Amino acid sequence: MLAAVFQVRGLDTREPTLNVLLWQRALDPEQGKWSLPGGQLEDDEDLTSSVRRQLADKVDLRELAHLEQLAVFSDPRRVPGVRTIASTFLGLVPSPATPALPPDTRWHPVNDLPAMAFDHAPMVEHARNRLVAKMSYTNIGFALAPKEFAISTLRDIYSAALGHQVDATNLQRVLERRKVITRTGTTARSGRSGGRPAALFGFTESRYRVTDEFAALRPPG
Amino acid sequence: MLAAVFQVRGLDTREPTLNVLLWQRALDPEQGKWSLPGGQLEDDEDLTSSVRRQLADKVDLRELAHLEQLAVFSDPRRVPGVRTIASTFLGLVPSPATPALPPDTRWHPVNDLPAMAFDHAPMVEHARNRLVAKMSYTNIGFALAPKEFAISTLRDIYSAALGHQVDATNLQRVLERRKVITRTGTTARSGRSGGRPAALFGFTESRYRVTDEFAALRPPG
DNA sequence: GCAAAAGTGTTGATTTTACACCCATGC
DNA sequence: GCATGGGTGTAAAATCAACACTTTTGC
Repeated sequence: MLAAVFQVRGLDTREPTLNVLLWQRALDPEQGKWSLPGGQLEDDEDLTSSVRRQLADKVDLRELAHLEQLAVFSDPRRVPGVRTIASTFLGLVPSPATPALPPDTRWHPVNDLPAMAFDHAPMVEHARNRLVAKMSYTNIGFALAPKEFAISTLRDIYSAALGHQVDATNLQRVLERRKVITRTGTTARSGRSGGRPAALFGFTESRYRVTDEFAALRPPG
Repeated sequence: MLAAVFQVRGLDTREPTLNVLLWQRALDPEQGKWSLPGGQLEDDEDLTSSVRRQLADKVDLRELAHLEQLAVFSDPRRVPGVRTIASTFLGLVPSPATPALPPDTRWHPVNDLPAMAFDHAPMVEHARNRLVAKMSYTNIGFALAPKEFAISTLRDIYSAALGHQVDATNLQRVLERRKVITRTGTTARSGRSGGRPAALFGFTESRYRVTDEFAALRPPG
């Protein structure tokens, strides 16, 4: 089991970026290269519990707001030595959280990955593609965003996750029409350089849900 | 490994139906109940090759036009006895094919399943949901349809797969705009009760492709 | 007042459903 | 001719991107 855990980092900078949690191998094979965190399945747990346990134990990460299965990588020669099958997962950590990490573990921007061990690079790519697709037709963004946020913050999160610019105006309208986000009634204070205070929003639900099921071919009526 | 293999059957009747290929257990546990076909992974094959091999060997099925991974079912108590993990697949067989099947193997309508063994019922459900979702935004229908077909036939296939009525007029327009189907130039003969002969179409590509990537939040430009 | 940031209004394009109407064939 | 099924036209609704304009704040 291996998990690609994503977080949008640098929301307070000019360039918020989608990052993935990686771990540097101390030993051969592939010493020095970067791996996805993971480990072996025990006899008395299912895959999801196992991934949560591994992430808590090995990289001290407990703030996962979303975790889902991706694909199984099963090429007989994907790693040297004994035949190993990897079941991969997508995990998401909300943005304000800054979990403490062990020294060999680090966040890396997904658009600038270091040398990756084995077949872990395509795994990250697969996870990113899944995330991008689901940002469009589900409420999965709840797992990357704070509890309360201004639309401009949400725009930064969506931009980083999707990898392209998103218009704040239209983002707000799309998500409000779909009832994905709700106005909380409170407003943020404006920054030191002025500007109108932003209304704050929250995700309506904090459980994964498909919001826009049919791109076409809807049922009649 | 287990595969939910679907085919639309009964296209020449009033009620074309989506069916799944099941196999009746001869021995305990769960004797007499119906199972998804599958088997064990060998050391020198990956999961996809293994599923194709099992289906060819055990139920003599070679006409799979599409095969993709679904989810891994890993509850430690999902089957009695030694702990077993099931990696599930979605397979699709095009409609005119009528593969010969062993005597303990049969097609069953997905809306009227018999008593299912173990956790195989939710597996079929998961596969069906995946199929329905992908019918909307990909060209996956190619794997259920004949090489050449009239729009009304395609409507029957889509209706059966999706589980609701589909308007032939609009189906044609949506799929033509997306360049999923192409007119072949030939026409069918009209039936014994008359009626205008139908123009025939074929799928433009016979490889899986996403045709409508963004429900919203498209990149700018 | 002025700059900065947030929020609203509006327009046009695209996509999609629903349904009325026309076309080609067998008997 | 007329029933039957195929095909086209069209209008109304929904969705969405783009961008100009207005509002509210700090200094």
